Amino acid sequence: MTRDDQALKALRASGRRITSQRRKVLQVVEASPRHLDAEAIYLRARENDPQISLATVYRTLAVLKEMGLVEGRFLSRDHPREHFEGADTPEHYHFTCLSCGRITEFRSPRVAEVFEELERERGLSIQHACLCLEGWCDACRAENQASEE
Amino acid sequence: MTRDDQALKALRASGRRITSQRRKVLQVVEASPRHLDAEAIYLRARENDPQISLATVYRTLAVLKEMGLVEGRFLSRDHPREHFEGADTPEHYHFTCLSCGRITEFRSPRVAEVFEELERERGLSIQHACLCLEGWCDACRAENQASEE
DNA sequence: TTCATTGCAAAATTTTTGCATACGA
DNA sequence: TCGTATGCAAAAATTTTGCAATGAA
Repeated sequence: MTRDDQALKALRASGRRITSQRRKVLQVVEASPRHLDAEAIYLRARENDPQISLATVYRTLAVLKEMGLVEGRFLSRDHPREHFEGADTPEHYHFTCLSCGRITEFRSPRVAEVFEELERERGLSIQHACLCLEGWCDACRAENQASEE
Repeated sequence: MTRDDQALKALRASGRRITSQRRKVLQVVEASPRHLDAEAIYLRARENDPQISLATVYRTLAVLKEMGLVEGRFLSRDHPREHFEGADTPEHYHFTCLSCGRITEFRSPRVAEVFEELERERGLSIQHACLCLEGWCDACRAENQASEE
């Protein structure tokens, strides 16, 4: 059973219906490239279904987010639009290169340590974390140095 | 010399002008409560200057952000509006309580360790970090447990 | 058949912009 | 005085909603 199937099953289980539009939005969100915003998802979904409307994409994303099947994130300060990705991937964080715009995902056990610290020392119960970094990636940094010489 | 004075000086140094509106926006951003969005800043600024316009607040925030005097952040997934705070405070991160909405700031040297790891292992040069956590604060968690019994 | 979901268009929200006027330096 | 910055109102950009029609179960 694929991830999509599980998600669709969850939809049914909550009394909702499986429509071709929802299938398509899910497909787009789980495919690469990831981190698309609502409009980009709409454009990609429309490649397969020219009839789908932007309103439906927004409504579908809201439903999927509410059910925890999709995660919305703000990835950098210059892009004030929510980006979406499947919620089935393991916890990870994002780095956006200010030069080439590429998004790098990473994981680090040290982040979990921060959470444990906060739970222990402040009694916080952490449900969701968003660690969004901005800077220059290896390639762009090398390039910038070269052009400065 | 206060923080405001330094900021105003920086404005002048960049060939910009110090206006009463800019003073007020700066004051509001640096005062508490922090983490206001553009409209909240507008409402507070208007208490002292009923003539100030929302457009000016947006334009001022853009200028201050561009100069690095103010930082904009998205603090939680349910509030897709940028929140602002003075850029003069030491690096810190945010936790938003999903129940009472209160924002808690915290610092942790472990976060810097994550950055060092990324710089060392992936060659990333990190310019800005946003760690936004969501969950329940100590008080709300206790309350929820009580009401579930 | 039933009622959740859709597409469309209109509305609501949030942010930006054009332009004449005001005002800082 | 000179040119930046402002206020206003209009526009742009983004997201939500009302409603009749569609289609999943």
